[in-house]
Amino acid sequence: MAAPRRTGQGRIPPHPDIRTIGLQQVLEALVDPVRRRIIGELYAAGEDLACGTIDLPVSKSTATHHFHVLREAGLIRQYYVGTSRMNALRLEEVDEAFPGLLRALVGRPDTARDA
Amino acid sequence: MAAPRRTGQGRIPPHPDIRTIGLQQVLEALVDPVRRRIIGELYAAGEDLACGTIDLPVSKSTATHHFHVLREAGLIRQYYVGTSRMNALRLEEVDEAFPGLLRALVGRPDTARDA
DNA sequence: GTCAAAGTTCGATGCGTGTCATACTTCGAC
DNA sequence: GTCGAAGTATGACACGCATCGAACTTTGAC
Repeated sequence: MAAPRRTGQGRIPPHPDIRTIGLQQVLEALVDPVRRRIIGELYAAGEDLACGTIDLPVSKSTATHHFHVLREAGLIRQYYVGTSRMNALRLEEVDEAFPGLLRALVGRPDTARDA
Repeated sequence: MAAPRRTGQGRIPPHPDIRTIGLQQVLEALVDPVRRRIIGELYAAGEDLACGTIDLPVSKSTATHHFHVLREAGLIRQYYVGTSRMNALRLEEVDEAFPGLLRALVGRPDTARDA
């Protein structure tokens, strides 16, 4: 049988149930500074952002990789608008599964001395 | 000139000022499950523990490596009692520099479903 | 239709780091 | 003194992962 067409909204990738995600996986996702920057920008923006509107110091293919890791870790939700892939922070869900984690990591100075 | 003797309490390694430690370094220390287990046991025990009293699924030399990483990240303080190296969680200091971080990571089920 | 924009997929590569075994050091007990 | 206990230091190794370029796909604009 032919492979599924995967066109239109069929391109939307699957999203895991956060309750099945382990702390280990979430931490591995958040330890990378590029990915933490993505989460930080989504958190600060307070709205969904297209991949291209978040400027990252890596190539496009690497950026795709990072968004993939964040989605697999249950931290973001992705959907298409035209050719743009939008990213939504799964804030409430993550906060329920791992209370206090995002707040402890996002929107802070890197060191206490920077405060 | 001769190398310093490094005997007695001179064996005590230097400890960094937590205010100079970056979130990146702390996260890299805490992303390893063995190291998170060490922190978790120290947190649960509520008292200083010798390296040997924390049973870890790795060799002694690997354990030494992990304690070293935790110390360099400002998360534990180490001192000698006889031949035993004691480990103290730098709880208040870490909590002041990175509020909520330890509580979000320690003493929790791995997934929300385990709760 | 054509074309460009926005991402994705696929390999390949290089560096980091967690792991171990071995040899060594320091201390306490005897 | 000798011996064992508790860690440390060093060197080697293997695996993972972040990175990139190039080719490809899908969509919207014209």
